[in-house]
Amino acid sequence: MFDAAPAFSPSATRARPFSSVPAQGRLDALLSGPVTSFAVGAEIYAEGDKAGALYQVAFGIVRIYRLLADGRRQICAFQMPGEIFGFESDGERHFFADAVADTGLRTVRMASAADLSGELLNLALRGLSRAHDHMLTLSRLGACSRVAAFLLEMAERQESEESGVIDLPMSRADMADYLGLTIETVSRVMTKLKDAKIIRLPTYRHIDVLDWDGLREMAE
Amino acid sequence: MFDAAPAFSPSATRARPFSSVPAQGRLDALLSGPVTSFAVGAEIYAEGDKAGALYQVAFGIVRIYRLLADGRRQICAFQMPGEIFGFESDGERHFFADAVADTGLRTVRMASAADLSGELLNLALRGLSRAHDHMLTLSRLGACSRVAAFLLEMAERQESEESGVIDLPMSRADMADYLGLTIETVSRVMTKLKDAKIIRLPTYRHIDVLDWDGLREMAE
DNA sequence: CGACTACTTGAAAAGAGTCAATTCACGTGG
DNA sequence: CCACGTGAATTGACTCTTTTCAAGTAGTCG
Repeated sequence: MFDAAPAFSPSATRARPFSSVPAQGRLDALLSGPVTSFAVGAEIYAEGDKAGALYQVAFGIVRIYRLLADGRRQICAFQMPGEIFGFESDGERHFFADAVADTGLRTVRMASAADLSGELLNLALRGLSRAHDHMLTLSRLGACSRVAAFLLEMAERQESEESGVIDLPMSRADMADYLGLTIETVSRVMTKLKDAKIIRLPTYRHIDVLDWDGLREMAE
Repeated sequence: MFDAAPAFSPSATRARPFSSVPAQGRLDALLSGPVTSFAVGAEIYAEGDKAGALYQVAFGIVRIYRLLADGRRQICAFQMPGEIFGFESDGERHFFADAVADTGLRTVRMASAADLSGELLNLALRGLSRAHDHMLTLSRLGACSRVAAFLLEMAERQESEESGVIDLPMSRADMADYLGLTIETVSRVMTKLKDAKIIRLPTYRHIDVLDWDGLREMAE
């Protein structure tokens, strides 16, 4: 039931893959249903909603976030194709979820999930592990490291190492709210990476990585 | 793990597990065994260890943390009496755990936990929820708010509102590593709270709260 | 009492945030 | 096909917070 993960040395801490969720036996069977579409910006659920379902991303990308009273936003996670989200510890949503790009989702009703606690536990523990990684990033890394780590994370999730191209499906504002920075700071770091010849920016949303080692160094 | 910071926790009670079994029912039964003692600073487990057991704090306090290559430390959680910790997604420890004060722990071997995924899922989801709260604190709050929120969290876990006294079982360094600050900054905020007549500091480890509302305001 | 460690305080420096002004990319309509 | 308008991204100047480095003070334990 427990699957293997890469060895966990302190230095490898933030290099951990954000790999898509592995095959989950019975869960997968329940997730083979129809795909519901969401347009850019469409809300999937909101804080306070009754939690009725789990979702698996078929295509597109979803942001999971919370809001502070004054409007500040913390994006807890981006969900990419194959990944499952929507667990709650009680029957209520504690987050907002909406589509960053045009997105398709498969659904499992909670009722069907009653006897899947083994599979769900595994998913929850992985989520916990990621949350802790992200906590480390937010609390202990400078702006450059955060952005570089984010780019590496996206690269890994897209298997970009070969092509050298990273696709950014989200805006600078989304990046900033995920990394706990302002859009200006994110932008400045991007420019800095560009000036250092570590990346090129053919468009705002496409990155050519020229120097992976340089990027990795930056992420410390 | 610990209770969510009040500032970010709209719903106080999160008692609804996916499973129909009352939370921790069978777990409690398994946790009634003998108590193992750990002296101040004693290691409970280390990153890379084989994950063999869950623990429940009988008395004392435990810190769960990770280290970066350069020695920077992030304390993910303080575990207080009654709380259960030690889940891993893959059979290996990804954190360090050691005793902040003299501590007693009860143990459940993983083998006995095989059929407890319902209870464990609930615990894991609570942990996830707290991790997200902490993420928000780390990424979006200033130094004063972080310290104030921490004091309120400790107060809540100790039910200090009546007595007005908060006991800090950990050093400034532990607080700093939990809050993503330096010990100097933590110290300065404590002094500031003292000067603002919000708290008194009879000793380094004991706080008299003079103005709860002031403290709550401080926490943003 | 003395030595050790934890904590506090101060001054200077670094880092990120804020506010404001451009610049850029892209879709719309002429 | 090009001009224009809109929203996103970048850039610049300045401010504010937190860190860093360097003393100094206060509890604690032998």
